[in-house]
Amino acid sequence: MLKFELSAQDKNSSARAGEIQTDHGKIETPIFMPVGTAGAVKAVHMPELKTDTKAQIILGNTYHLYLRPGLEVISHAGGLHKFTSWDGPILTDSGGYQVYSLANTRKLTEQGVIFNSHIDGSKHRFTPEFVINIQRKIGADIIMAFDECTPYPCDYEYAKKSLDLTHAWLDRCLYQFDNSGALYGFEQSLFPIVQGSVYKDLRVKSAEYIASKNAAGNAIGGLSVGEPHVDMYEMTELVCSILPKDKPRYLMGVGTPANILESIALGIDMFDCVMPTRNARHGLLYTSKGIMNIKNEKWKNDYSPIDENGNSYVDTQYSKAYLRHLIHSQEMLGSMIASLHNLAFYLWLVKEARNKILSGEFLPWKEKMVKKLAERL
RNA sequence: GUGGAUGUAGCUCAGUUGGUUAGAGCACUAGAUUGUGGUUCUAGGGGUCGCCGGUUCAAAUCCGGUCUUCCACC
Repeated sequence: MLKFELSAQDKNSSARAGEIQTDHGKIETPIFMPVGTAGAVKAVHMPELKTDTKAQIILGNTYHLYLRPGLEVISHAGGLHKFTSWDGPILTDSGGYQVYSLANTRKLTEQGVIFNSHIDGSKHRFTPEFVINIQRKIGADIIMAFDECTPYPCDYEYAKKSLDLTHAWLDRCLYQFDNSGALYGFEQSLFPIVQGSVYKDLRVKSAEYIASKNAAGNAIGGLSVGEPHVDMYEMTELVCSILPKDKPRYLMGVGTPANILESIALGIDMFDCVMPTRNARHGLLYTSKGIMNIKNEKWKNDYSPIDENGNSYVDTQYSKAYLRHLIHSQEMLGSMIASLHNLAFYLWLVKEARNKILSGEFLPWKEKMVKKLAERL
């Protein structure tokens, strides 16, 4: 089981700085985890991830990896770390979200989910037990419980019923986890997931239930699915007040740079989101001065560096006009440069947040930063 | 030279029993995207319908002329 140590607790907010120790290395929190769905952070080489973006942990996805290349390939390779050559910590999402967002036809029962692959339409069944078995074979350091991510909006009755299902599935995940072992000689930790849509009583009930399991870390799911930001923050704050302080808290799928800073202030330690990489591929860059759509015509003849204050080498190596051209031409290099930039920015942002928490200056810095991040360049 | 075809948005093309401010796809200009299907969606700008003339209440559409491009034949 991974170890979490709190290094500092902010006096003016619930923000905290900590360290997670895994068998594949240390993670300094708060942390952003680049998403590498199918065993690759799109458009970014592993060495660049480590040395240039300063990623400390990346995500993989159970649903995608199970469908392709399949468990046989990954287990023969000796697990996802060896298969991908990423030797740092990995977290795998359980596939609960993908079943909700991707699979064409899905049938939810108490037993599990039957769905059709988005790749070839073939029929598959995920149960909590099976999903744990898959994640044992993939071999990530942190694995996630199989949950149902409720959509938004979601009526109270459905959310309540769904929550009961997610809790029942959690118990089965925990049982399977406790009665199976890691396959590749290093430990794995299972994170349960709080659900409950935007209903306070359901979130409280779920957070208390999840807290009682005394897991290595805890996650909050079912947010950032279209609900207003105030709801997202309210639920996050509420759940954080209940989840144990001495365990890392992971807010799944969040978010924009501002979302991340606000959630850090509420007590979140871990984040993942497709925004920095997906939006990079479409030319949306995040910088310390605001958001920049590099495709905009106004950059056509701007030969200044992409981001003169950026901390990635691509920021000064290439000009705005060149990157605009690459993205317009759909050159792969454009995706690569923009992805490196955005990831480096996200990881700089959480690192800076950590530094400010450690030095006791977090809150005023956050307020100033959130304003800047909303600017449009 | 003769015969046939062609010309409508930046590109490829729809659009005739003549009938409001002429359309589509792509491109372009913007916006969206939150546990990634290298995705998808939304909005916008842009055309004296080759040119000149005629018929008509009304012409991208019918008629005459002219030019462009292409094909075939001589």
